[in-house]
Amino acid sequence: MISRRSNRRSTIKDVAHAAGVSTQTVSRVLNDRPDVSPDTRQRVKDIIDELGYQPSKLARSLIQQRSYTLGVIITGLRFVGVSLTLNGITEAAEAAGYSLLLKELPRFDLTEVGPPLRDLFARQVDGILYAAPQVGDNWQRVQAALPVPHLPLVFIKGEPQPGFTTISVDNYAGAQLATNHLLAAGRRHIGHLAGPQEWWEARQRLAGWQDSLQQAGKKALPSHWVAGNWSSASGETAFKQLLAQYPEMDAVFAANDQMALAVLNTAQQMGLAIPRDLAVIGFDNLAESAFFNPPLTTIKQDLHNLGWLAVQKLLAAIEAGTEPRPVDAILLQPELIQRLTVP
Amino acid sequence: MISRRSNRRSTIKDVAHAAGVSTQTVSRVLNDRPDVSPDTRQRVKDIIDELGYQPSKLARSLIQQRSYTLGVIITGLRFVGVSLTLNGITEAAEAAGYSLLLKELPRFDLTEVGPPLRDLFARQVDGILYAAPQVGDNWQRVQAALPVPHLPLVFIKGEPQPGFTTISVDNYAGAQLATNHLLAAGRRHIGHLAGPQEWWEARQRLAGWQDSLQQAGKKALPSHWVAGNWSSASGETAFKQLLAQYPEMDAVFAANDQMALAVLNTAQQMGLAIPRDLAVIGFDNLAESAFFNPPLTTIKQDLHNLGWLAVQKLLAAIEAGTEPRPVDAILLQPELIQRLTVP
DNA sequence: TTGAAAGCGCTAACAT
DNA sequence: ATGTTAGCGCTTTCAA
Repeated sequence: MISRRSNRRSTIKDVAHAAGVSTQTVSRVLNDRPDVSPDTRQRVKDIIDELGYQPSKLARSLIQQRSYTLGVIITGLRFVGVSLTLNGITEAAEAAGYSLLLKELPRFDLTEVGPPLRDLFARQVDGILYAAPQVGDNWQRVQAALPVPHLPLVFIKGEPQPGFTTISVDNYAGAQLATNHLLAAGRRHIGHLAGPQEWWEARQRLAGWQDSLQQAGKKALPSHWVAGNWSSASGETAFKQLLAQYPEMDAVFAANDQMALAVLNTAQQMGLAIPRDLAVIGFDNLAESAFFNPPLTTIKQDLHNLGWLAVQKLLAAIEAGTEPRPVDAILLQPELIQRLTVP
Repeated sequence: MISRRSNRRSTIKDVAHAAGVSTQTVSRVLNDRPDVSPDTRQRVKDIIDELGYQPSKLARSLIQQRSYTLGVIITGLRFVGVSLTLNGITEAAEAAGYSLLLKELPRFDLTEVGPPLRDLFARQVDGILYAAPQVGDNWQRVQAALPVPHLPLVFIKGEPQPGFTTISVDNYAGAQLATNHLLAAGRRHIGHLAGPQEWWEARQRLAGWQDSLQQAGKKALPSHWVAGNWSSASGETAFKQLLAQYPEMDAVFAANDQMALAVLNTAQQMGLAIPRDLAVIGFDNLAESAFFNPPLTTIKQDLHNLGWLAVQKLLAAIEAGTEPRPVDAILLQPELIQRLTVP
């Protein structure tokens, strides 16, 4: 009897030899081609099971010049939002029969995008999802570093780019949703706890807040907003500074839920009642935000769907091959979730 | 002049031809072999730059039977803890020059572990990190489904397995830390909001709570604990039930911070003062827990380090080759973080 | 110091 | 219905 599952992995030759056929015939069985006689097919299949044979996708990728692998470049996995997007990506890729090669950049502001990009290319991924948010000019650098001009690539979370599909949440509209809601609740002094301004998303949210105020005939002075770095810890510091330079403030729009959490905590510690003295609204709608104290009113963005859609778009670009590639600029609409931090 | 960066990716042959040498010589340059004359080397390097040539790692992996790729099987990316571990994994793998092939299982209780495992094997990963926690008999199924008996594999977050390296946080010790702290604070009726009991981790935490109580001469009755599913939403339901069946309860040890957050929220909504009427302690130490209201006392586990260490162990197993493989059962010690939910 | 030949594991194109 | 030949892009082995 043939030793089932030896230490060396078995190859198509082993199977062919054991079945007394050519490797070509084994290949035909593997790929479910019609032109194999029923009993040969069965005999080959039996041998395959017996040997525990798994065809090498490496070899197949090499000859077909198609790896059924997508590269994902991401950063900030320790933040919840990012992993939600990744979750949507894995789900969609899996469903389409693609595997994922994952690269996490060590820092948000990393300008050295060349190495991870080249490594993905060297491993012959069929396409790339650039899910590291647009910070500074990093997206331009990516485009400059592309080893082949028309490698299928989708950018996630940033502004439209000529020649590439981009997909983002409409941060500007979300910020307007938030600000208008505060305005409608009768608040007159609405401050903004912004994200780091090198981030496109953070700048969009700031702009939405500013424009909403201006459209309501109110001023959005530089002293009415302070930037944090998305973390709760930075939110605490920034909020204290904001309150100091804008004492009449009666509402805060925080650029994410983590910073909003810090506002809740810090304000209450200072004796401010929420929402009576200070209304608060966040951005993200984390699963936990409904359990904050009080439950947080926020802007919901569907990050999971963002990742899922990005994969669909990338696959479409891959299928298109050398045809003029479909380019798109998708903007997902966020949604207001009303809870108790706004009266 | 040679067209820099054409649409087709250039190969070693293109370089060889353009440089007027054999592919062998190009290969030697690529691998920094000494036996190439300085000016040949320079000429080849120039051509490589000019063509934007990137050697195919697919082809190299095929011939070397070594892909410098690790497979990662994970689940529950939408929970914070998991992505922290993944963060540690990407960091360590990147530093060691390995790439990561990521598979997320659709459900925790998935019994069908064969397909993802086989796919990783088919892509010739050098080793596998099984980071989907031990639920039911899933780890046994993994071992049974291994296509090759001695594929290097490290299990993350579960109990020691003969023949494999495992690495986990000491959940039992952590639960004792929590319970003893509550006991030391003078609480006499300590309930437990447990995790789902199919999870090894959840059972360990339950056992630690039980044993601590018994060692203190107290009873841990079945009515003194209720299981949730790790989410805040489940925590709310479970806490209400727990309070109903254990009304004299004056302290809760929650199996994770998300459920602890729900306890904070629900209890205060019911008019209970924390920690006066009810002391609360969590497990995880999320970055946000310090900003809960009140700030949460909890047991800190270093999930990032867990992932990082798992990679080191896996690489050691890979390096060992056919030598008797080093097997280890690592248990990381958690730590008590004192904040305000325990007096 | 360089090159020619062989082959990693598979499939495409052509035979028969 | 099956086999033969060639080749994907690279490295190994051997020869010069």
